[in-house]
Amino acid sequence: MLSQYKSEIEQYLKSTLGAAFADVKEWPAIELEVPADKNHGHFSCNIAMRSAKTFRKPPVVIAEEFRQAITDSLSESSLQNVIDKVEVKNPGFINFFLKTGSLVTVLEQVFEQRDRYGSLTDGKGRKICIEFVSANPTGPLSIAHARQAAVGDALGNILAYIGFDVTKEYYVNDGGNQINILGRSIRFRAQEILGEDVDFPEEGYQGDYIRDMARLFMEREGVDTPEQLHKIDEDKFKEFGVAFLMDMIRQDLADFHVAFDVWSHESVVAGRDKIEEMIAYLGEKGFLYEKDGALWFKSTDFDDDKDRVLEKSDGTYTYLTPDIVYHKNKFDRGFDTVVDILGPDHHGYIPRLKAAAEAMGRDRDDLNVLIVQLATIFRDGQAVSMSTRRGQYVSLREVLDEVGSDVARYFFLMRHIKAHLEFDLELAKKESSENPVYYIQYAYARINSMNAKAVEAGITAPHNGFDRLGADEELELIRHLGGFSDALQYCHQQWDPYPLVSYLLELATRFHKFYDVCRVISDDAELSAQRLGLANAAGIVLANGLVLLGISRPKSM
RNA sequence: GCGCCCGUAGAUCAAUUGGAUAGAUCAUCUGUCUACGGAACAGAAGGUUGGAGGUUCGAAUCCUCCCGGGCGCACCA
Repeated sequence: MLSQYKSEIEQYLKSTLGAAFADVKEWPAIELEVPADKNHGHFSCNIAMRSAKTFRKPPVVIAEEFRQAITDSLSESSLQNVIDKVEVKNPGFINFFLKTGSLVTVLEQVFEQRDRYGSLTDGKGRKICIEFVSANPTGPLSIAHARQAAVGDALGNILAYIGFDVTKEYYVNDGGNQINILGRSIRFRAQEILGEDVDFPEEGYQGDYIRDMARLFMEREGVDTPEQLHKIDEDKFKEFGVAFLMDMIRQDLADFHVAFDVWSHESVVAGRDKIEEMIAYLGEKGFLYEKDGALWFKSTDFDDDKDRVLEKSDGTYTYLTPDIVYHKNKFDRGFDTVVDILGPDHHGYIPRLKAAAEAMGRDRDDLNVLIVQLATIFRDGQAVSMSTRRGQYVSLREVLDEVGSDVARYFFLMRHIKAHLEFDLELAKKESSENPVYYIQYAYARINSMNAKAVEAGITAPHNGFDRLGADEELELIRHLGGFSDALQYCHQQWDPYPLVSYLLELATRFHKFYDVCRVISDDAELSAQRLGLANAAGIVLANGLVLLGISRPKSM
């Protein structure tokens, strides 16, 4: 990892500049950044610009003085074998160039660590619960869920890779009013099928799947007449509906390669007894009061806009109530951080959840709610509007059937989670050959076929001593390989898997450029072997990244 | 009305969180294979970063005010 050199140089700068300019009492943060442009070196420092005020001189002049001090004492430092040169560029950047010999140690690390290359211990084993999808079992998963699924799964993988103890969790909302409506919807459709004249309820779920479910339900229950149907208990419809739809959801997620560690059910973790327990607890703490026959939570004590009703005047609970219990359940299970991934229509919900977290004695940052913006599906150039109630939407299943899991996952991850996503189904299908996911996978497949060729030619890639590499395309590729864990750290910092997607696309680009310019298998046996080694290192990093994103690694395409 | 998110090339999006000449892809135009996989590579063209002020060595990024879009503001879930 190049970040190793980065911190070494930062340390060196602090001590060297501190000694050379001893009269300066307070230094701004001395930090290096990785410049985008290779002409600006491997690391860049802006300390001269930030010191302009203290020194009362133009930044370039200061930078030059700093450069002098840095190079003067370099011979006494172990870094003299690492740093090739130090340059000053307008408006006052100090740029560091590494020796090629130091740069290629990245490749040695890749071969040492293999499928753990890039992994970190930053997380220190802290426990994170990341809850996502958690769609109500009232219909098939939509593409909004699909995007949340791709994000949650990939982010969970990344966090685990950098040292967190991650639990991926799905919360099954198998209680509440929407389940009553589901049961009623099935019953009404069954009545219709049996020829009864009924008015399908306005709030009922109108998707065609309800009709199919009604048919299946009657088949299983042996119902042929309206009389038989009327004898069936209301709860039977609900139980059947939830079980059927949860099976469907599990299957869709499995086919999307999204795996959950824990499935929590509202009926289990937030039953009446647990709710009463929680209400008693909040009551003792003085966070509750009664008004207009309802029981209120003083969420305004914790930064919410208004207080929230927990128990309605009719004695039933609001949606929030079991949710608070569920979050208490998560904290009680020992998670340091609880992450919820929600859609943008729920962002108004965040303050009351945070308030609840604080009320139960946690820090409000222990709960981290990520809002994943919606994806709009375009079909035939037209946006498809979405409404579960009207049964009008594109489902994850349809997308999977049309473009497959790899393309779907990539598309859902190809933007920042806070950016609205346009997903053109026709484009994803029709122009799949120009899809970026193929571009990345193609790089991987190329490396594989190259290895097959190398075996024929009797070339074996070394795992160290890459002294023949030096072309621009080679060095740029190596430099990028050295930044893999930086991309992962950035994902954590942003709570978004997107930076990894971006990293992999860039990696594929650099590999293709390298491949185009540097012929790997040639008459020069030594150079061939070393270039093959570089290609293999790129292959390992590509594979590591693709695994984290849940995208397959085809050996041929 | 209040709150959150967004506004960047013709289109879809980047920009290492305040850095160097604002970059990719698609579409348009032009090149590169007796070749390890052409699903590739190189190049041209395309911009007042919605607008106006401000902060500083330096702003697409931060602050204020406008303009335009999305979402949310229940004893619904």
